[in-house]
Amino acid sequence: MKLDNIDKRILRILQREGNIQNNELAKKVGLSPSPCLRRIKILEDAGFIKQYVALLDKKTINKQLIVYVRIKIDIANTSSAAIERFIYEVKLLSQIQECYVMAGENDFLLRVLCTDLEEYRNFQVNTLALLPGVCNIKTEIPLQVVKWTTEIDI
Amino acid sequence: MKLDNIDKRILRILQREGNIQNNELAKKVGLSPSPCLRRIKILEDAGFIKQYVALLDKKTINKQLIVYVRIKIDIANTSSAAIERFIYEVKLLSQIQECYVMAGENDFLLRVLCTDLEEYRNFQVNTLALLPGVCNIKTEIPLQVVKWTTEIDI
DNA sequence: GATGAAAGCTTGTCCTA
DNA sequence: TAGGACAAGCTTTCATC
Repeated sequence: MKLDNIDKRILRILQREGNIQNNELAKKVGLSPSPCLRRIKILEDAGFIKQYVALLDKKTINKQLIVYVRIKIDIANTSSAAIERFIYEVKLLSQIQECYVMAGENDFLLRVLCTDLEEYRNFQVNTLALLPGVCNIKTEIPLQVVKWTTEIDI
Repeated sequence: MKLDNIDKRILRILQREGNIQNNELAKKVGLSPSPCLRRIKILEDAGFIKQYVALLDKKTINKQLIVYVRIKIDIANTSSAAIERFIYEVKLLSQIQECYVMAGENDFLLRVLCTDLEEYRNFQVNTLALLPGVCNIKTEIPLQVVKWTTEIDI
């Protein structure tokens, strides 16, 4: 499916203002409400728009600490079932926002959100370290968030 | 400000369904529409809710390649003005979704989104490498996204 | 926190280019 | 094939209890 310029403008606006009213969006892209809504539905059905979410403020919620965690798996001694279980657990843990299988090495990269270092330390010792197959954990901590956006350039 | 259980349920739902109707949300948390809407406004005004966004599908948009880029800055030969300019440019570049100042080393961590490796290669050579102060670029590429969410545990 | 009413939005149908 | 007009049915939203 090919996106025309109006579709692209709709997607750009919705990426910034997911709760904009159809009325107002229509005005912004120069359509009347009906065809605008029709386009939105098509974009949703075609899978371009995956989800609408509210983004919360980490500071206000008091989950300020981002930790990037690199977990090495002991491949030699870990069954694929254990890795499946690792993945299953990761998906359940609410502190873990992101998890990637990295190229090149036998490891996972996690983005973890915590209140403070003490909370993270507990999480690492009592939870992460106990996941199946884990043989090494390295952490990296951002001091400052220069940029953060969910927007994708269309 | 202290959140009660209803506030927390509202925030949890909005993090998954940012476009839910107030009517329906009110039903889910066991309130009538007016006090529910009042709470949402309070949560927005108090800064708990930062933004509503539509999340697009990377694959459908054809920006499938995530690259984590570690950029080392030549601190000895880079003025603070140059670093300011680096940060300014990073904010403008739409391929860069995230940028952090990392603890411990003189470097930045970037999350970059591209169509494919060729596009990334061009971006690195023609854009990233030319930013002020850059003296070293290392890339890491996720093979698989195991988990990705914007949700914060409340 | 609930109710009820006014204003405004959404959304479907049908018509036009 | 795509946009516009219109109208019915909802939602939102606010004052009042």
